[in-house]
Amino acid sequence: MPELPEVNNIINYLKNHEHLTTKTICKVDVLYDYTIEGSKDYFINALKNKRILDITQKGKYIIFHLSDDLVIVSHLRMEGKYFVKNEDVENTKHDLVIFHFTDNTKLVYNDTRKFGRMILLNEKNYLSVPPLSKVGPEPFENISIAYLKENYQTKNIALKQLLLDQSIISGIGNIYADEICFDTKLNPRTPGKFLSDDDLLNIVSSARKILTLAINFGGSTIKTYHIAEDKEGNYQSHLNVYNRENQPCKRCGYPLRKIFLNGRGTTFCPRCQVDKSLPFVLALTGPIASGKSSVNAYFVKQGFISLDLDNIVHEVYKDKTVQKEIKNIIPSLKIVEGNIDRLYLKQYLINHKAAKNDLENYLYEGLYNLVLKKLRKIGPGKKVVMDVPLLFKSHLDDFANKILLIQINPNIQRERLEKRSGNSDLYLKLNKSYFEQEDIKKADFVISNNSNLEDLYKELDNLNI
DNA sequence: AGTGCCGCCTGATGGC
DNA sequence: TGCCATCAGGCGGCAC
Repeated sequence: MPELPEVNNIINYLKNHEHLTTKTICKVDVLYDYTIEGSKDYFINALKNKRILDITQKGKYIIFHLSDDLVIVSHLRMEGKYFVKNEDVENTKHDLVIFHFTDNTKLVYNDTRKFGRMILLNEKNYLSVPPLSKVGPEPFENISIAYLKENYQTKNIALKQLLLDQSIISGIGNIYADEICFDTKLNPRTPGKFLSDDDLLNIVSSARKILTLAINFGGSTIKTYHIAEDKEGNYQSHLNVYNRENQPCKRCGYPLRKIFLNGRGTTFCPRCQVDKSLPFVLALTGPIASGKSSVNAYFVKQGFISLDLDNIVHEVYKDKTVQKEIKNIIPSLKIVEGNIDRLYLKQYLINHKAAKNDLENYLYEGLYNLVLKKLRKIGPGKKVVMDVPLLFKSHLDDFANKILLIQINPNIQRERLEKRSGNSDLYLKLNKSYFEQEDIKKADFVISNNSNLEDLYKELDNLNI
């Protein structure tokens, strides 16, 4: 839907190209009642013979200023559009409100999803009554650091959600919120209270910069937004993150991630957008018997806190809601003394591929949230090392500041497994998909652990992490 | 009070 | 091919 830059372009077009501010309304047709807030009859009758004097903007709202102190406050929501047409052009399917003018033209409000709303108010008080009374300053207005601190640093909710809150700063929607987070190198999940004063000032200057650029490029046309019927915006090709899931970050090359924050799709770079509520995280990954636990021990000696993923996985399985969900998928599963029969589960999943996929995704999600919770509890300023076999599949690389990948010669791996368990074939089969070749380039450091512990530690000394 | 989730609508897209 | 689920530039209201 239109955000501030798109609304700005629409208003410009209606004023300067369609010359709407020279026109007088003679009749209004309301074809979908819910579009009009308040009395539909009042809306229709009061607008007769009113002249459009000016069109202005507040955040994402369009304000038509009319003669006799009337104003129409209009919000396009997701799909609203205004077109000016000649009277002889027939209405189309989603034309909801038609303003007929005395010069044989009409302003058509078209809205496929019917979310848009408009209300007729008075020039004298329209800013002090809803909906505009609840709308905060645009990024371009004077915003004091005290105002930002009060509205961001006292909140435990995600930066992304704060940026979308129109009562704090208006005009920023889902596209530009993601772009601002990228530009300021802040993870959209960061709770407001972890943002520094500098972060807050950066957010405002970044918002000004990005929205100005977007205005100058005519806004972003992703699907349906058009300045006019045959005129698209051009900023979409300049977007750094929005609509670029899995594509390489333009700053560091790491594949961009898409998650959902409060029900809104959110795309960001997990490596160069820092979550300030979290400690520095070094993630270790590599195949079975590659020596991850030795490397883990090395970093614990260096003062890192070790996050034991095995334990956390057990915790996920012990969670009552998780168990309930698993039991929904597999009713025959037994839960003994609060513990899931994981051997039965494993065997069941070998024969039920679809269930395996669903369950894995569900468990990864649980693991992801629990790890986030644990890292938040440790908090910023600390250093954490975590050994994650399925780092990329579980998306736990979202939390990693640095990734250390350990490689091993397959023959030596087999030897070590034989010594450990006496059955290397089974383990190799079970752990086949720990990571893909293409994941190697996601790592910051790659080491080979084909020799002894002394050589391994020497190699780690040289990394200077 | 602060937060999370659902409903409002239609159409495009992708998986089976 | 169709059928079904999911997703989309937003926001208000409701329940805890």
